[in-house]
Parts: sequence; C-alpha cells; structure tokens
Amino acid sequence: MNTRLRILEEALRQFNKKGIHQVGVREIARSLNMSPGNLSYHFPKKEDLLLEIIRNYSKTNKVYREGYLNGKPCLIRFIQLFEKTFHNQFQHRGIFTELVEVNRILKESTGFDYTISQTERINEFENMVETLQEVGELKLGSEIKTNLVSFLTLFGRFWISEAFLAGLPKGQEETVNHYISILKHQLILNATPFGVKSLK
Amino acid sequence: MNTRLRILEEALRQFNKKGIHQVGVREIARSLNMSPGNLSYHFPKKEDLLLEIIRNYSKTNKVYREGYLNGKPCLIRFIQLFEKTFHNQFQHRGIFTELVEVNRILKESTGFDYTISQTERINEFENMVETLQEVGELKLGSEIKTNLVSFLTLFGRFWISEAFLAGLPKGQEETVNHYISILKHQLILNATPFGVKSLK
DNA sequence: ATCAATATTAGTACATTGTACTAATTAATG
DNA sequence: CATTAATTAGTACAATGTACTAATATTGAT
Repeated sequence: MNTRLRILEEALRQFNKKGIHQVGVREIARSLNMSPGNLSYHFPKKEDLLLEIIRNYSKTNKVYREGYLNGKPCLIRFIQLFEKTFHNQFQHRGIFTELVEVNRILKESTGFDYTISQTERINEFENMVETLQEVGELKLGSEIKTNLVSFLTLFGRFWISEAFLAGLPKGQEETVNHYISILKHQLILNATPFGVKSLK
Repeated sequence: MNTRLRILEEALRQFNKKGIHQVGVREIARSLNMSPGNLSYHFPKKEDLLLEIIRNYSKTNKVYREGYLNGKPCLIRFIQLFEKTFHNQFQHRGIFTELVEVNRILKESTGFDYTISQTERINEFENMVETLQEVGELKLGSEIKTNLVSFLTLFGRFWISEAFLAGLPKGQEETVNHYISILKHQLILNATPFGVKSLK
C-alpha cells in the first residue's frame, strides 16, 4: 500500500516532466527499482495510474471547496480558493495540460467521465457567484452571470495549458500568481465598488 | 503530391475523431488503401503529419487576420475574425484539443516551436485592441488592456478543449456560436457605450 | 511455531506501435 | 528505348502496453 503511493508519486513526477505518452511503464518501474510485472500488479493498466492521480487531485480540491463554503463568502476568500486550486493543478500539470486526452482515455476504458464533475463544477461556481452577488460584492445581470461562470470554468482549467504553451518561463509560485492576477482583474470588472474596495 | 493531400485529409479526419495517439499510421494507410511503407515515404514520421496539418491551419488563419487588418477596425469585424478562426480551429479539433502535447512533440523532433507564434499572437492582439480603443469602441486602462489580451489569447485557444470536455453536445455551428457569444459579452464589458451600440 | 492462504515481486511473452530499410513497380526524361 | 527518379509494397526492428506464470514474502489461524 505504501508501494502504491511510491508508484503514484514517481508516475506523476515523470508525467509532469515529460508528458503522459512520453513515459513508459517500464521507465517508471526502473526508477523505483522494481520489475514491470510488479508495477503491473499494483496498476494493471497505465490508465489506472491516471485515474488514481486524478482522484487524488479531486479529493484535495474538494477539501478546498468545502473549506471555502464553510466560511464567509467574499471575494478575497473566493480568490484564495482559486489560488489553492491552481497550486494543486500545477502539481498535477502532467495531467492538466492533457485533460481532454486523459478524459478520453479514462472514459473509454474505465468509464470514468470527467464531464460529469464538469456539470457539478459549473453549478457550484454558479452558486458561489450568486452568493457573492447577494453579499454585495459582485454586480451581475443574469446574462452576465453565465458569462462570468463560463469564464471561470474555462480559465480555471486551461490557464495551465496556456502557461505551458507560453513556454512556462517561471516556477510554480510565479506562474500561479500571474494567472491569479488575471483572474482578479476579471472579477474586479464584475465587482461592486464595495467588492473592489474589499479586495485592496 | 495529390497523394500528400489525401493522406493529410484522412489523417486529420481520424485525429479529429479519435485523438492523435489513438490513430496509428497503419490505420490511416489502410483507410486510403495504401501500404504503411507508402505512407512512410510521404510522411516519414507521424510528427510530419502533425506539422503539416498545423501549418495548413496557420496559413488559413493568417489570411483571416490579414483580411481583418486590411479593413476598418471595429468590434463587429473583430468578432467576425474570431468566428472564422474558431471554425478553422474546430476543423482541426484533433490538434487543438491536444495543443500542449502536439507542441511538445514537434518541438522535440522537428524544432518547430508553437510558442514563438504565441508571442507574435499576443503582440497582434495587443495592437488590435489598442486600435479598437483609438477608434473609441473599447475603453481600457493599461492594466485592463493586458488583462483583456490575456483573456483573448487563452480563451481563443482553449474554448475548444472546454467544449470537448463539456461533452460537445452540439455540432460545429452551435458550438462555435456559443463560445463566440461568451467572447462578445466579454468585449462588451470592456467596450465604450459607442462600442456597445455598434454591436447591436 | 507451523502451515495454508494470500499478497507481492520477478520474469517473460505477445500483440501493437512508430520507424527504417530494401526491393519492386511506375513515371518521367533524355 | 534506356536510364534515372519517384512512388509503392513489403518487411524487420526496437519499444510499448499488457497479460500471464512462477517464485518469494507476508499474513493469520490453529
């Protein structure tokens, strides 16, 4: 069971470094000084590695979201939630820069469909945004609301692909900060004067 | 030479349908009733297919951009430019939903780096946005400008990944329209009253 | 403590993949 | 027609994911 963790860590490390398809199971096994057959015992298919990694990511993320929902709804904490999520995504960048492909693979074989959690995600964002409106920090017409939610879902998922396509000049901290700053500006555009003030 | 085109078309069709890594060169060859060795003559490596497809995409896109730049700068035409680009991207969706991976592959082997055209892209967007400000259709502080440009580059590239992750419920026309509508709302947020009016 | 059952590890074999190479065929050119 | 180049077919090779079997280690009940 500790072995499982060691494998997952090594796999994620290599996925992050080279990309999913550039890493072979034999290579992961060799890095851990174990036989391919052994790895194949713990994770019969390569997809099982992906699935487990995604699940770990989701679990951590869920904790962050629940943490936010248990506290006072405000823009600052909302942004902090994104910040935590972004760091989590960065640590799983090997997966998140190939989300469409990963989703295809998992759907095909394990039946796991990320699309489903996608719908939940949208609903959750909608609720959060509505609440932020109710406490007077966001100003939104109904049309603008769906627009903001669309922005948040898209941006919150593909900022990291953009970062890597742009060449990823900096480390984790700087990269996350850069994209969080863009997010912040976007929220300011939709914020009430009160909301804007609370951000400074 | 006509053979090259036939191969490229078939390859793109299959990439769009199944994803890059799910399609083998033998499969493409079989669909064209030709031997794998023959395909390997026209495109020695699979990456050569990707490279050529990306080049075709870029060529079309360049035409669109130049068409815009040769006409009157205004929000409507700006959005129409995006619309054309989005359709072009949709037709190359097999590539564009795996851009980071494709870029990695091409960079590794052929030296082709999409990141470079990325920098040009940002500059071009910046110029376009500035011009739209000068003609009085966008209102932008300098900070807001870079923010809008960031949005445009990210959104203009990953809307399609989002669409596929969301399950791609509709066909090309509807999908493109949906994301163009989001884009439009975003521009309205940054538009002058005059710019907003000109959009209706 | 012993022994059966289970869990883990190693080793290997197989089909498939991208790719390179050679031989055969067709087209082009003088 | 002859020869040179372009195209096609066929095949071989290394690497990959994966499945399978045999060996070893661990566990748990008596």
